[in-house]
Amino acid sequence: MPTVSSEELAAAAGVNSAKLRKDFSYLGSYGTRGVGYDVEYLVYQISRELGLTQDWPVVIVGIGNLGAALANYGGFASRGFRVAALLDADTALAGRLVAGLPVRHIDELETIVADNQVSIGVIATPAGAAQEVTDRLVAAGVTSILNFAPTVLSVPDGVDVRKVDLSIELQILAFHEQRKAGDDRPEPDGDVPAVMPA
Amino acid sequence: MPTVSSEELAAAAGVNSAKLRKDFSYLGSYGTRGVGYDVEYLVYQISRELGLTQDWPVVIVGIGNLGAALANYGGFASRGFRVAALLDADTALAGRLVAGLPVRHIDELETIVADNQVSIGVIATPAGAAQEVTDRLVAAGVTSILNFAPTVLSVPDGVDVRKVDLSIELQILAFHEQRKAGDDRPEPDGDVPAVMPA
DNA sequence: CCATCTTTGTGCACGCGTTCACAAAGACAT
DNA sequence: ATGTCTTTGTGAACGCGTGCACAAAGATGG
Repeated sequence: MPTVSSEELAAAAGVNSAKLRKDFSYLGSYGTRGVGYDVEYLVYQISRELGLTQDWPVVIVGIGNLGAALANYGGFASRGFRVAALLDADTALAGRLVAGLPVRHIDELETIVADNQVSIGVIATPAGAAQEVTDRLVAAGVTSILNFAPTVLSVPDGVDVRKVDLSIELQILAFHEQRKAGDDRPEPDGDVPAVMPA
Repeated sequence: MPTVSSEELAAAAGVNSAKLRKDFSYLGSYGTRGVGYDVEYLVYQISRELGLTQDWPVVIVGIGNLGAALANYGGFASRGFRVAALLDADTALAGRLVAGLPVRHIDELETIVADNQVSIGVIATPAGAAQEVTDRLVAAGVTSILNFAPTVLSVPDGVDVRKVDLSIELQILAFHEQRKAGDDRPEPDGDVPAVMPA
């Protein structure tokens, strides 16, 4: 039975082993004293806790470059996500295959969400269309939305929205880059604050 | 002179006004007691501190769907990022226009990085090509890398890497979704831990 | 010029999460 | 069995960030 100790895992992850053990303890007592954690069992328990063992049907709305990239993204299937449908307002796209799936018209949204019990929607439309799509998704029964469009969406209580801004990470890199350069020459007028993104 | 108080800003951002004032104070004393913060001046100071006022030339490597989506992403230009070049290993793509820029061959990487003093590279290649591209970028002088490929990159000290996993946000939504559903029926065997992603 | 009012900037206290440190548990050898 | 050794699980201490509360600063009006 292959096992790992909290010490090994902590070293690999670069965190404190006590914290790791305490975190695991919230999921239950899955370790064996003097031995460590059974790898296979631990993986299963964490997967289950994170919802990776469930099947999550999702719809992707807006099949431009980003939508197509998401549809092709390999990481989805392995984490329990199943693309139930690709939707776009452009009728010219309808029927075209993207990542092996036919693009369907946005008007099929309601039917598809209902038939597949979709609770998660991904928005990869232009900013202008995002709110309308959101409203339709919510009305159709979707309760979680991942928004790639550069707009703040308003949703009723009980609906979760997460906004992904592809440039934020770039901005964090630029911030650090500025710091690297700035270590040589002093700042133009004064203060170098102690704050910084993680 | 249009001004804004820490109280107003805090309410809009949904945070504590004291924390906001303390955060601002790290950048210097830009407020006026009894009045608030001069909006224009505050915006400028924060922009400068974040590096938004600088020009950041970047190269995007791997012009598939994701690379193309990034090249078209509007949020870049407004934050000081300038796409110096689009690179791909596929010679068939060479010369094709994406977001108004011609795709150039990966072998031009070294020249382009040197000529434009590029310090930030974006990797949107398949996982298999990511490490090699990274090595070439680093050798050419790039010191910050934004990695969209599903691989962990190894880089020498002094080089920053940020990895973007497009499915992580989806996973967080699924986690909360699971919780919503789980509030009704009890968990299969026991413990509902108190931990959760933000 | 003084009084009053508003809002900043910050010392201080509180609370929460991280880390330390160790008792308890189990494996394994003798 | 008994002892030794390893590693977990967790109570307690510590440290850091958040929020409170107020003095200082400046605006504004009489």
